[in-house]
Amino acid sequence: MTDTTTGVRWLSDQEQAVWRSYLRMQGEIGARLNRQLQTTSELSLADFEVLAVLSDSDDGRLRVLSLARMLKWEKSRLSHQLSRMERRGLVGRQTCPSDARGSFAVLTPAGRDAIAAAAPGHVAEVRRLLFDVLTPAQVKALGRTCDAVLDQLDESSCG
Amino acid sequence: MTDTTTGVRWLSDQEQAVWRSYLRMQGEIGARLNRQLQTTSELSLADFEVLAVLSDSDDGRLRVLSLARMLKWEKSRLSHQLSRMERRGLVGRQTCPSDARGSFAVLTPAGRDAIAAAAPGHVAEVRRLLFDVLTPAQVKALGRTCDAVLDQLDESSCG
DNA sequence: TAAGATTGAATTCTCAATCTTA
DNA sequence: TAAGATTGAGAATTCAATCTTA
Repeated sequence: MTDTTTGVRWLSDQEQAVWRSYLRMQGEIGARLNRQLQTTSELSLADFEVLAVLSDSDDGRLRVLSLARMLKWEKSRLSHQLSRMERRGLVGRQTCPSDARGSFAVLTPAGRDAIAAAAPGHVAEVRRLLFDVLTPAQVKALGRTCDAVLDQLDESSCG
Repeated sequence: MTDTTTGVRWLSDQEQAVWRSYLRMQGEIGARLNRQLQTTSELSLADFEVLAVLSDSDDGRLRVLSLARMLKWEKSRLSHQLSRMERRGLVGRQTCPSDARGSFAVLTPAGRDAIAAAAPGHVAEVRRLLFDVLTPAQVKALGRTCDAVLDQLDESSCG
């Protein structure tokens, strides 16, 4: 397990198999959800994620930075994404009155319509690909696994 | 759970939470592994995955199509990726003697060196982000979860 | 000087079209 | 006509640089 000359703890066969399965699964789920969304609506998975978080906020409005943190996206990625979505009329931008450096991303009526229209098909696909395949216990375990990984990530970045 | 007017089986709160955690985890793991690789070697995660699969094959050589299937990548993505890697001297291409339509992707000595040099740091990062955070039972469960999802994916496409 | 955010250039990924051989 | 693979155009993502206000 540990290479005595290099000091590297290589992955066991089982870990390697799990890692490869994870990489494939992860790539395929993303690709399928993107395709499903793009063929049945005008949204990408990235569009959908942004709209979903905004929809969940009280007034469909969120500071760009907190949106970025919720999505765990780099700020430049989000900024480009918002520009593209703004061009398509899905979101708007507002300057922040209390801090003129900041800005809000705002859901437009068209953005609300778009996610409402896309949501049923998207949810069905998420179910089909993931939740319908797993037992409740597996779902619970997956959630705990993801949260454990995310906690570790937070520690190692924000301290 | 089921919306009686639309017939959509929405996600439960728990499922929704799991799904969001999964999306964040998945995005962050990919981003971190990419950054780690690119700062300590000249490879991206995509480069690494291609080199890893080729390294595992008997003679460092694989038909492009089977490589695509193992990675679960679209063939055009792989083709572009191989072109870029070929330009950098990491892989070569050979025409297939038995079927002139096909071609092989071949690991070059430079490709072998590159993955050998990058592997220890990459493995350490995979461990740090994922395996060291999880119990053996969680790792096992994650593997079964990924495999269950992948089986379903195979059925719904090739089946 | 740092924080919040945007921009531009370079890279990567996807879709559709194409090319060659079976 | 289909299978294996490549190509080009357009869209998305990243990194570094920039801009504005705190």
